Amino acid sequence: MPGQKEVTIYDLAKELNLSAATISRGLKDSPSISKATCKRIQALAAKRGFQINSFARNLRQNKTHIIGVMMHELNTSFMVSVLSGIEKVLGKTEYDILIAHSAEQGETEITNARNLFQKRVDGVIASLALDTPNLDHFNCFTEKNIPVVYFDRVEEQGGGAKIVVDNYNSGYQVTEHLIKQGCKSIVHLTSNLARNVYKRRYDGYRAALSDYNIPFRPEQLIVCHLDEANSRAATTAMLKMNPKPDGLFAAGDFAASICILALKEKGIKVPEDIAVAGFNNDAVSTIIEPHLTTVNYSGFTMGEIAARLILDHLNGKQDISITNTIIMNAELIVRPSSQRIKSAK
Amino acid sequence: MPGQKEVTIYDLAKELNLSAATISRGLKDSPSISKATCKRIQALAAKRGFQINSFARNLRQNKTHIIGVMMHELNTSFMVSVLSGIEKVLGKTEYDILIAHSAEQGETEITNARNLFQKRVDGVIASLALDTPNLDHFNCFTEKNIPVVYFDRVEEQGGGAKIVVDNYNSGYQVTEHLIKQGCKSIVHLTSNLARNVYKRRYDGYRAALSDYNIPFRPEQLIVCHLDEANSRAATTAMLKMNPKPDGLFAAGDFAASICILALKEKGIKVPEDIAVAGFNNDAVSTIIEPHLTTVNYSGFTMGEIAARLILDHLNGKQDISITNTIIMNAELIVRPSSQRIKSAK
DNA sequence: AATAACTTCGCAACCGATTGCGTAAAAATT
DNA sequence: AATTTTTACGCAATCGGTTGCGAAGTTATT
Repeated sequence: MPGQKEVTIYDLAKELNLSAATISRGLKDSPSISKATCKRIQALAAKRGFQINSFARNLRQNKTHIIGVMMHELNTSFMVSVLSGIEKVLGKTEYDILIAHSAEQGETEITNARNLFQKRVDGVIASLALDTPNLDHFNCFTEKNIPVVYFDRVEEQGGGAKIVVDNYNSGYQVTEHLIKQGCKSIVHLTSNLARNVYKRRYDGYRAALSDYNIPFRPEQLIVCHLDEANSRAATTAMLKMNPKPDGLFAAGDFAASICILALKEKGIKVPEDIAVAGFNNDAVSTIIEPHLTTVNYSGFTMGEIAARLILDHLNGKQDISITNTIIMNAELIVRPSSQRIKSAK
Repeated sequence: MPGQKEVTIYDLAKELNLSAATISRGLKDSPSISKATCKRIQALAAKRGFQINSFARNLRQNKTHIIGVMMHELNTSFMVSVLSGIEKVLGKTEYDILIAHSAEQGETEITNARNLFQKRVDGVIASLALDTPNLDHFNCFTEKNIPVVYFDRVEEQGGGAKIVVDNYNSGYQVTEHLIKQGCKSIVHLTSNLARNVYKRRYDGYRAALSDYNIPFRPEQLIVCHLDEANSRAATTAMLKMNPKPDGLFAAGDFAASICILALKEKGIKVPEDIAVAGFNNDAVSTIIEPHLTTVNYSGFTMGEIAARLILDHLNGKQDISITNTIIMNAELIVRPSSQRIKSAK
């Protein structure tokens, strides 16, 4: 009942009167096997439905052909895009993908890292959880020369290759946009500034304020988990400020959306009283009313780049420690939540 | 540079003056090894940081210890919950999880099935894509007695174990709720009725209409992909109906949200003119205004059940072909999008 | 005390592909 | 025609656990 025996290279060898060694080499077009023999071998393999036993191969080669992908979350279209990009590149190779998601828990991320290490993955592509304190749990990989590529959520001063969007520039653009819409007092709602994505957006925000000679007051920076409760609390805090803010730059679309809801409940008009912008171009950004101004960037491309970096390293084409940081462009999408000045058509 | 050699059972054997066979048995508390020896073996293994080489084991045992998980999408919190449930159960076992997502493409699903089969997974947990025509691509598994558990999106007349929510009952409840809010002409916006989830919700809808003596007209059923464009088109179509609909039951929250937006743009009040309900309790359901009445069900539990079914089958505790369908309860969540009658507190 | 019945553990053959080294045959060189 | 080079392939060890079978050593039985 366990199904008929799988066909092995020995079966093929017997049928072709060749040795298993020749079959093994012939299957991968080894130069030491004649073209004609290779063809015969591959033809028979296809005919018999031969499927390599990856365990035997991996055991012998001491490689797993598995790339571990660590994600801080899975339920956003951005993250799924990244995954698709990785799959597109790795799908053409002999590498498999093992997904581990931390659900933003640093603890889980550490456990996941240990798991991937125990599974002896050949490489790692990782996006850090919100509260990951350091990169110690990746040391086991680097010590054994297992390549690690970080994307989106990275540790800037840490080692390893990194792929990020231009958070600084995007933060600057969002803020500049709000300023040009007439905002004079812009609150920035963000999360853990230890994370590069939030830190850089904040830096961009500060730079834009500075460039336009708009003073920044510490209370205008609100740092918290960007969930519903905190976003509502932030909104309440905002409304107590003096002078009253007239702009809000939230580092995530969900938080921005909740703020808009809360503002409207208080009778405050968006964008007339307060112009709002988010980040990420999530699905909610076109559900909330008014639709949300945000920043869009391609997860698919990011995934492709990450996968290619790992592959190039594994194939010896390029040592990953050379490449340090790749910065991708992002795009400001202006929607009604921040549009006070109707642009002349 | 490739890192120090991994410690093997042979290393442990040498150090303890035992044979590799004894180590292998001792590590798994084989009854043929004395308790004392087992303890010594396991202690040393821990001390030396021994990690089993799963390739060697899998090669010998002719098992992969991998469960393939096929998902029709990943970017919803429901799907991620299911994944978490599966991980919780399988995480305690020796089984690994290999995720394959089809992005609702039947073609991709077929490719994924082939891939998982080639990887020789020991079991499959699957949720079908929207346009999967049949279960032929799962035949390779059943023929080799590889267990397959379907969840959420299943093929009802197909074989294999299935776990679903009570779509019929939920559809009934949603519709009944709308009726009790005074709706007399309720449109049902849904997707491919070949999929059980949509078919059963529709059946429930029809049953409720019937039980309350509300006639159904074919035009009240709108079947399409539940994306933005189609949802908008459906809204337009709705507004041309005669008599005018006063209720909308959409089979998904995103579609319901888009419809609400479109209705409001036309100056139609929700819920006063048209009461709206969705399904799934997605994030958008509390962003849209008014917040969306919907149906919530636990993906986590569903994942746990699916994983346990597979495990029980693999451990020989329960043949999966015996268990046929498990139906989980779901919960109607009433929010303002459908509330016309303020319930007396 | 002799025999039976357990316990506890080792031997050695696997699982299926990979690969360094060696060799016979064919082709090229002189 | 003899020798060197090249081509094409086989031998056999190897990766690291697993497991049927058998053999000591212990304990129990009569």
